[in-house]
Amino acid sequence: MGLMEQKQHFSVNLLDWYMINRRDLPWRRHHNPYFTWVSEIMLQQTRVDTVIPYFNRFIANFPAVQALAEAPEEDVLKNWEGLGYYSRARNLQAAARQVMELHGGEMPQDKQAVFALKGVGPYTAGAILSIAFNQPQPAVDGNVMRVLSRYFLIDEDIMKGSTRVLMEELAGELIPEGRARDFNQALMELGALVCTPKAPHCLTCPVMEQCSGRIAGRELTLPVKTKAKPPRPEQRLVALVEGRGKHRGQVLVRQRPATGLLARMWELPHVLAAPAAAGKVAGPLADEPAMALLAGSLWAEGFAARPEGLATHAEHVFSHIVWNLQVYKCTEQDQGSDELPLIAAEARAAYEVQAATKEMAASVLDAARSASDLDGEMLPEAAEASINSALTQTGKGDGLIYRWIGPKDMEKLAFPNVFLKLLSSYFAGAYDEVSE
DNA sequence: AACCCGGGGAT
DNA sequence: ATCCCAGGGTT
Repeated sequence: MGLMEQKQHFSVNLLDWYMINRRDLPWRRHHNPYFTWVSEIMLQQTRVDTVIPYFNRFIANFPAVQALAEAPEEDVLKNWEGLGYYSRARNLQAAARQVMELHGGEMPQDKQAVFALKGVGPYTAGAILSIAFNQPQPAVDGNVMRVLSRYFLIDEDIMKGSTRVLMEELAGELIPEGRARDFNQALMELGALVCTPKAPHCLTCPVMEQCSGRIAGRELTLPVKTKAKPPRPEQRLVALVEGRGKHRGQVLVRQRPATGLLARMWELPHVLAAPAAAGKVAGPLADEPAMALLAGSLWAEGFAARPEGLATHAEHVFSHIVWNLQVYKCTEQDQGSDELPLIAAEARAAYEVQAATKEMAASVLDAARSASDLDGEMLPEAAEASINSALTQTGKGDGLIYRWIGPKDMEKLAFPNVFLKLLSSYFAGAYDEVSE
């Protein structure tokens, strides 16, 4: 059996299988390029079952390109809340504005024009052109690479750019005349339902007879993929500041900067506890120095708050960082009162007198040495530099926007999931009692 | 080419 | 716990 026959067997049988087994998905009910586009962006790094409710709500709120282009960015982010990779949402809206200005509100059918849209790369461009317009363009993602690497027994590392190019050439050759729309979706459908990463269902696969990977017993060792680096851990101290006086019933939140991690998302104020020393993992910080550091950083941002005690722990996992969060319940203090607690006074001094920062660093370092796995071999200068960077990292000149919010305000502001859960728990009455 | 960017479901 | 996912942007 030659390669030509193997390719034909693949295309014919896969397409036949798809026409019987295709799932009924919301974005497959119409040939609407906007629906295809939105769904493909949402489906980047996110599973179908997760996307469906988000897609339906998004289309209900932004039914066409123009509605998306004209919406406040805040509303778009709120509709994306919980999906992750929030730059996808910002890029999608920026691209909607491109489509309005450059193409009169209609998705272009030219490959270069589609590729030029923000957030649209090689995969998404191919997906839009093939699914929306039935153009014979390959749409190669990790799923397609898994299927092709197994069926054709391709040992190339799929993390390499050159492999994606090779796969695109191959995928393009496999598209049956006039059937790009169904065939590309069939390829992805097979990867999602049959040719799965861990336990492929080879016995029910429509192309198993000529699958070189299965015949060679390699289905579990393909595709070849270099392992990603493990995420670096970060210990962070979070302030859950309970308002008093005119802020009674409210909590202090802030908006992140316009660029970088979680851009423009809202969050509870937090600060890096201590960067890990070289080759070390930053462990939890003892409560006393943690609360001093937190009070100090809040003071630097213009807020007088007294930490009351540890409320809870939380974890937030990114692809490259793990946030280990120590959440402290704090109480807003009246700035005019003589009853500013000692800890806030110390924090004030620390930030008004630069030299006092060293005391903070020393106390944090002492606590870290005794409470964690720091072994004392760390150079004092290096430790001090680390602590200083932690102290100056938050805010200070960044012009972060702070707000006091109640439960109703949660409806408008977009939070990463970890803060969404913490705030929901708080407003539901959790953390009413904390350890002093 | 290497790194940056979330979150959840499956195993 | 570990792995994976219907990737794209930036440097």
